[in-house]
Amino acid sequence: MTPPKPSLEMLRALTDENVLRSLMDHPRLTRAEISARTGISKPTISDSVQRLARAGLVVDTGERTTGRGRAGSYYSLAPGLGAALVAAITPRGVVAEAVDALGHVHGQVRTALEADAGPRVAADALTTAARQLAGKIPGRLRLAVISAADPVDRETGRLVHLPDAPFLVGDLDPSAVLAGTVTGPVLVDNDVNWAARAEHRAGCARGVDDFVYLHLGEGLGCAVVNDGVVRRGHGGLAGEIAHLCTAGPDGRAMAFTEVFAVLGLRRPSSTAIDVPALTGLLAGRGEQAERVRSVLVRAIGGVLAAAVSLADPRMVVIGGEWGLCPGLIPAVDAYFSRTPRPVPLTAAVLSSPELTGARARAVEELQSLIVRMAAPAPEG
Amino acid sequence: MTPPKPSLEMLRALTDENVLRSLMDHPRLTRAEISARTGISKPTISDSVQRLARAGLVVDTGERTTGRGRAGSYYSLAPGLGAALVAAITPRGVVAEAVDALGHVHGQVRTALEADAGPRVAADALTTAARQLAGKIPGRLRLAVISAADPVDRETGRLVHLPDAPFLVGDLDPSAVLAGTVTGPVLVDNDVNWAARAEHRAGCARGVDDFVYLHLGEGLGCAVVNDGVVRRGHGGLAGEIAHLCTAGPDGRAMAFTEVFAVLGLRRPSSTAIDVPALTGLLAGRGEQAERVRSVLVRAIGGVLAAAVSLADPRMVVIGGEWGLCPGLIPAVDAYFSRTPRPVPLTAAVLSSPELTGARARAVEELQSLIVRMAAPAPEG
DNA sequence: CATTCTAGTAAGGACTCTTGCCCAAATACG
DNA sequence: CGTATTTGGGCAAGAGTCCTTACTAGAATG
Repeated sequence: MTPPKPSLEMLRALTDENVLRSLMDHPRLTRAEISARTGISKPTISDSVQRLARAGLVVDTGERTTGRGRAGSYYSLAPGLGAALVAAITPRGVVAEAVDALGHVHGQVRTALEADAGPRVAADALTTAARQLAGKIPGRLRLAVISAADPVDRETGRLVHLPDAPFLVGDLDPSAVLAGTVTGPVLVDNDVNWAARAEHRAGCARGVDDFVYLHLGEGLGCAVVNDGVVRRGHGGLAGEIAHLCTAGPDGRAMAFTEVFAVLGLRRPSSTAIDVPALTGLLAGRGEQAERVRSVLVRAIGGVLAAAVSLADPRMVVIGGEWGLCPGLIPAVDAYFSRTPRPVPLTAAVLSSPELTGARARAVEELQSLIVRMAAPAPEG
Repeated sequence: MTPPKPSLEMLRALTDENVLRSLMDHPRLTRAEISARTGISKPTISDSVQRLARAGLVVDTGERTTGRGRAGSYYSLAPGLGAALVAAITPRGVVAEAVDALGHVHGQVRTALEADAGPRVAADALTTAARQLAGKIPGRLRLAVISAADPVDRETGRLVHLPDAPFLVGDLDPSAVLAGTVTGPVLVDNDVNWAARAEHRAGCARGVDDFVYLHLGEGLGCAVVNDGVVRRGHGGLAGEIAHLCTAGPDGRAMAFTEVFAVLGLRRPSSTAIDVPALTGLLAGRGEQAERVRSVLVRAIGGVLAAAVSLADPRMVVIGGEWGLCPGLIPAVDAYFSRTPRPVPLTAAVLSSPELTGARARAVEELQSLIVRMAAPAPEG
């Protein structure tokens, strides 16, 4: 609506951004290389590098080009610009890393958690890991990107408990937990959403800007990617499909999660799905197994019908502990391809996609933070 | 990822854009007013106005300021910059307008169509209306924005027929139909999507960036607004909910459109809903009416459960011929507020929202087209 | 050692935006 | 009616950014 006000300062900031982004794509470059890469003239690049070096964002590495011609100085991003914390929290444990603006991982800490250890223990594991990582890197932890195996409130970043859905990690506020260790923003999202982003970047949905990722594990979730971005909805609860109305046994309409309750596939006195029992059934051969399979296929079909109706994806990606059980995807595909609006189904291909997705975002976020550091504060 | 290359030309283009946008918000302004409004200095504005006047985009109106001080010259957008065609096509008729870059409507043409007139007749009505409007405006019709009462293919802009869903207007390719009369792009979308955009701009969902608009009329449709934008999905068919799996009579799972077939509420030998019969039943008092109402409420509830699960809206807007029947929304609300994830329901408030929505988009698009005319072609 | 090739620098020019000042023109007021 | 006030507009000077061209420095090649 209102275009930005033109100013010479803006041009300079743009030049600096070009230089910084080049050095984020390539760890070390001479000024001539930056010039060639950006299309900006050599003198202008020299100016910018000088400015950025004075500001401490860029350093002369001391290395020189070899080969014909005069030796050029390699520049790179200053070490000490800091790193981002990436962490994935599940009821089984916490995995944490530190990544720098180049995308290099500087260390990984894995902490296993006992079953039903609870959110306090998870929080402690997270802070400990963050402190350890903070010691390993030259600068500070400037931001954190967290993947959690529970629904996440979009405003606050807290994990939330939805009725009749499992609360796997439990009541946790990563932003508060990390307040002392991480200086900047803490971004939190659902593991399924991160997984979908990872598959979109480099997995089976690469370049597909509209797809749906269905996660079938202890919890039931899905990510909706529309116009290339995971859509989280007002509260961040888009894709929480436990209560989606679908077809249960005998063609009765019921909530998705209900189907598992009726089939006796929930963990005792819990709303989480009994994955071992379910995989056992999916592998079984008896009449009973056959019946359960067909009920599940129809129930999943109902969920997919909803996803197709509301999101019109180009494809559906299926992941999760039991979603990848052999035979399940073909069975669902066979059923779904006979419905009025079939859509291709694919199996998720990445391992630990939630960490991959969160890591990519952490790098992006850290990079844009550094770019903003170069520009003087936009008035105040 | 790759920031734009800085250049002085870019600054100038930005200044010009500031000037043009100012004159799009306010029909006439002096250079001093533009300067004050944009925060750009007077000499710079004078330069830009001179440039734009030479290019024929801006003209001195000849009017002068009155009041204290020296009289200033009022400038405005040049007439003859052209207009955009806005049209809404339904099986009942075609409504077409021409709007200019200031949002002024330059004429309206309404053509009634006989029932089942078919797409050829609608196409003729559209071209005739476009030709008439083209004669009434100073410049050319530079683009068109079309609302159609059928699903629209996102790639081609053609109306498409989905299985078991009514095809109200019928096979029509607005882009081809208008090729002779409109010089620029032809944007086509579903009437429900345009209505949702209108309610988002200025209706009951103003400022709500995540909501779902449920249209209950002859056809069943819905629009999903996420992060402030209507999400159309890969093929433009997001929101086509005829086959969404929901609860029918006796709690049986079935497609949404099936429910109406079972209840005998479809028009004879058609997949369109019999709206008169339905409104009659909704107003009725007998036991039969009661039963139908409760079935409908549950069926709609199932659809809303899907929308809430997948899109997490802040609110649900209900519109359409029978969606606004007295008593329906409260009944659905009473049912839905007892489900695990209730969301506020509201009635749509705008009249002919599809035209309003399309008009707003036409103005935006025409404005950005004019802005692009000011900038020299980005290399070629 | 001369040649060739490349990185970096210096000078000059073109362009844009801003500040400050002055002028022109119209109203307000004595 | 004449003067003060107020506002739009134009001009000049200055600072800043980027680009082109030409030149220098330095390293490998022959």
